[in-house]
Parts: sequence; structure tokens; C-alpha cells
Amino acid sequence: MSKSLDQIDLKILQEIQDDGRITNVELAKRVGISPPPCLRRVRTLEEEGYIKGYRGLLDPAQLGFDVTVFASVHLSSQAEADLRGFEAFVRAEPLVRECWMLSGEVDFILKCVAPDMATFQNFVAHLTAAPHVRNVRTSLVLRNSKYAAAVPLELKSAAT
Amino acid sequence: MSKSLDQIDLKILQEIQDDGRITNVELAKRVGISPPPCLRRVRTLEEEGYIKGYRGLLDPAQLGFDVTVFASVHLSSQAEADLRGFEAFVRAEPLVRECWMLSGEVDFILKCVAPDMATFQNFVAHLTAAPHVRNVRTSLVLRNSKYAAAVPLELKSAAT
DNA sequence: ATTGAAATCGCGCCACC
DNA sequence: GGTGGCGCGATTTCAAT
Repeated sequence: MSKSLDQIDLKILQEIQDDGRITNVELAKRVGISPPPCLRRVRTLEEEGYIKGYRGLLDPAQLGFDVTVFASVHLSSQAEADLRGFEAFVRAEPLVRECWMLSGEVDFILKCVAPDMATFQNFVAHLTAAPHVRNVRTSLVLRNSKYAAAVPLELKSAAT
Repeated sequence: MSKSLDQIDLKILQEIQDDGRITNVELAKRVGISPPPCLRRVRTLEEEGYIKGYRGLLDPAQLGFDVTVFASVHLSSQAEADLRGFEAFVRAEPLVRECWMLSGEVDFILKCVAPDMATFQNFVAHLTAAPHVRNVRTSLVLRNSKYAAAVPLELKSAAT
């Protein structure tokens, strides 16, 4: 299915990660090939799963979502079925934007976004009452210091 | 600068957040207006800062970045200058993809991505030695349970 | 087998109503 | 907010290496 990527593929991924709306013509110019093979490479990268999708980045604060909170959740059970149950719960909760299962003392970390504190507190009440939730610790985000794209491709560009 | 958004604007933002490469023609069809005014709205939303950019989403695991870690960092100083200094440090570190300043007992939470554990551990050594870093606690991500777009616009679509 | 060149087709984007 | 139209980019076909 997926073979090795050459330098051109890596450059394509880097450009697309940086600007999801770059035109194929411009992309081809930047990576040093002509548009048709460039487009074929992009399609292949999409099909093979390197590119999972494209998103517009919205500004939560400007849209009235002033409250961002990280929540650490500890469950009373680590049985796979219970973990799956908790994942289903957070997937159904619009306020939860990201959920990561962790090793160590905390089982899950949630990134939550809400229009105001009251809405968030109401959600925390639901969260605390969810099955097998033993402990919830929340930390309010004061400000975002860095928000880079998901993959540090520059670490790989150097390698062959 | 920014006024209130109507239902059409919200629908546009939702579609763009979901698919950053949607064509203007398709977008116009979905929100129920013709392409030219639709494009004008998008440009306005971009200029006013509701849309901050567009990104392709890459799959870290498929690209050989198998290690995702959340790091909690506690500083020995909360002076603004020292906070800014720490922010400058993480912005220069490719492994750090996100950094959030928090209220409560932890000062910062970092989302880090690395190709392997050795690379990450090497980074932690640098991090621990950074100015005013008192304490670092790391949690390895076992799996990602949810990764939604940044803003839960569906919470606002209902409102007028 | 993969690239690049040419040609077609649809979209982005500007005019104006 | 809608209509019309021009030019560019996306996409396919095909020749060439």
C-alpha cells in the first residue's frame, strides 16, 4: 500500500500542511515538477492516508468561544469495554474537541471549547456523572502560546 | 470591524471548517445562495479574522511520528518576561506542536510529536534544562479518541 | 513506467444589474 | 444578493523518454 516517500513527496506534504488551499500549479512550481505529476502525487498521498483531509482554521475567540479548558479524566476501570464507552461519550459531546488516551496516572486528556464558563461547568457536571468516571481535574487556558500543524515534517526532510 | 454573523455565515464557516478545499460553487449550493455573494462572504470572514487559514491534515503515525506526548511544565517564575521566554523556547522547538498557558497548578501544557522515544527523551532533557523550568511531567499518548475541528459551531447554529 | 506538453472543462473572480 | 463573462487552474489525454 504505502511505499517510501521521496524528497518531492515530503515537500508536497509540507506545503499542503502549511497551506491547504494552495493551487496545484503553485504547488508544482514550489516542488520543482510540472502540475500533472504533482496532482497525481497528491491524489496518491491522499489515497494512501498520508493526507487525512483539509480544514479551515476558525478563531474560537472571535466566534464567541472564549473558554478553552484541558480536562484530565481518571476512570475507575481500565477494561477495554469501559474505555470504549468513555470514548463514545466524549465523541457525542460537542464541547470536547480532542480526546487522548494516556499512559501514566491520568487516563484521558480532553481539550474542551465552550462559549462561556456556565456552559462548561454544566458539561463538567455531565462528565463527572458519566460511567466509570472517578476523577476530573480541569485547567483553564489563559492563552495559546503555539499552535503548529500536526506533524514536524522538517525533522524528516533532512533524512533520505 | 466585525459585526454579527447570520445563519448563512455560520453555515459557511461550518462547511469550511469541515472541508477546507470545498469549491465556492459547492459551498454556495450548500448554503443556499449563488457563488459570487458566497465568495464575498468568505473573503470578508477571512479579512475579519474568523477564518485564520487553511491546513492539510497529515497522519503523524503514517509518516513515522509514532510518539505523541503531553508534557506538563511548571515554571519557577510567573513573571511575564519569564513566561514569554518560555514561549519563545517552545516556539523554536519543532517537536512542540502546541503550547497552552494554563491557570491552576500547571503553568503550561505541551503537545509534542516525535519520530521515536529517543528523540523525545533527548528533547525532554533540553526542556528540563530550559530557564525557569522547575518541573516536567510527561504522559505518553496511547491512542487518539477524538480529533474534531477547533470550534463547536453546531452549538451556535441553533441560536439566532 | 513516469514525466511533461497540450487541450478541454469547470471554477474563481471581476464586471454590472 | 443575482447574472454574465473572461481568464486561470484543474484535470485528462497523449506523446516522449
